[in-house]
Amino acid sequence: MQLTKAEEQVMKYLWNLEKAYLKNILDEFPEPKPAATTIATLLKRIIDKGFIGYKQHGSNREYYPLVKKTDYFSLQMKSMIKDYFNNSAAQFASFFTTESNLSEKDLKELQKLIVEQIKTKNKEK
Amino acid sequence: MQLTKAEEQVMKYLWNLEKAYLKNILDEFPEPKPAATTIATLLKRIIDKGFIGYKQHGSNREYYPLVKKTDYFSLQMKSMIKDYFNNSAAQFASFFTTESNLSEKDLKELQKLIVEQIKTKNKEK
DNA sequence: AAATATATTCTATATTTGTAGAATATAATT
DNA sequence: AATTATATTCTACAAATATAGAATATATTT
Repeated sequence: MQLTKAEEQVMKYLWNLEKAYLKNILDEFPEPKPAATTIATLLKRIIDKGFIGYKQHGSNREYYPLVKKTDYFSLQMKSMIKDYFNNSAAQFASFFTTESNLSEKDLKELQKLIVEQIKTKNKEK
Repeated sequence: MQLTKAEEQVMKYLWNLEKAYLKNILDEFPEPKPAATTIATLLKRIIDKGFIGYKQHGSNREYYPLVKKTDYFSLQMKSMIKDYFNNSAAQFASFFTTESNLSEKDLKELQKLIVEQIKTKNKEK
């Protein structure tokens, strides 16, 4: 199941904090902060969706992500690549390199990474 | 302004069709198809948001996208890169190459594109 | 001309999402 | 022990979104 925008925002703060009590998450919000009960509601909904777990400490809970940020992001990417590039990662990559306005430095960095990736792939054989 | 999920689906069909009457879009939907009035409502909303234009033909309209698919996609990407990679396209690129499970063929293709991109950048100087 | 297919607008309802008050409970502080 | 800070759940409502019926209109086919 998908997270809504408001839920996603809470998730983002939690990913940064790694673990947090309600208060810690509330503190992350800029002014005007939402009501604490709003965050509580969102946390409950996210837990129901299986994205967050917690450890009970007295009456409070210490929340932590059950889904890694990169995994969540990866899913979103896959869904976008499916929708816009007909499931072809290569087609997406082409778009990305030509349209993303990466600097020459970025491009060279990326190139290096790719060379390493290819090497790794070859070792696997 | 952003499109909602339902609006986005209509947009996707229209991007594929390039231009279409309401009927053509309705035909794209798998069973069980939504009511024609549902599509009509969505089209009207998308027009209000400025993503679709049309040519009047008698009482009907021939719709066409005002925003290119790649432009829309590009915006979404930028927003995701901002959210998940702190606005660093390079950081994203790194993630992409290591986590996206591109095949060796894809990687080599991508590498070629990058080399060309770097060449282009150098010519600009 | 009547019937049919297509489309549009207006209006309306159900569902989902965003938000938070009230009531309640526990832990920490004074 | 009383107060305060923190948290949780239940409940509720407003806004946004998804969906489509009714009324209406035009174009096409019979």
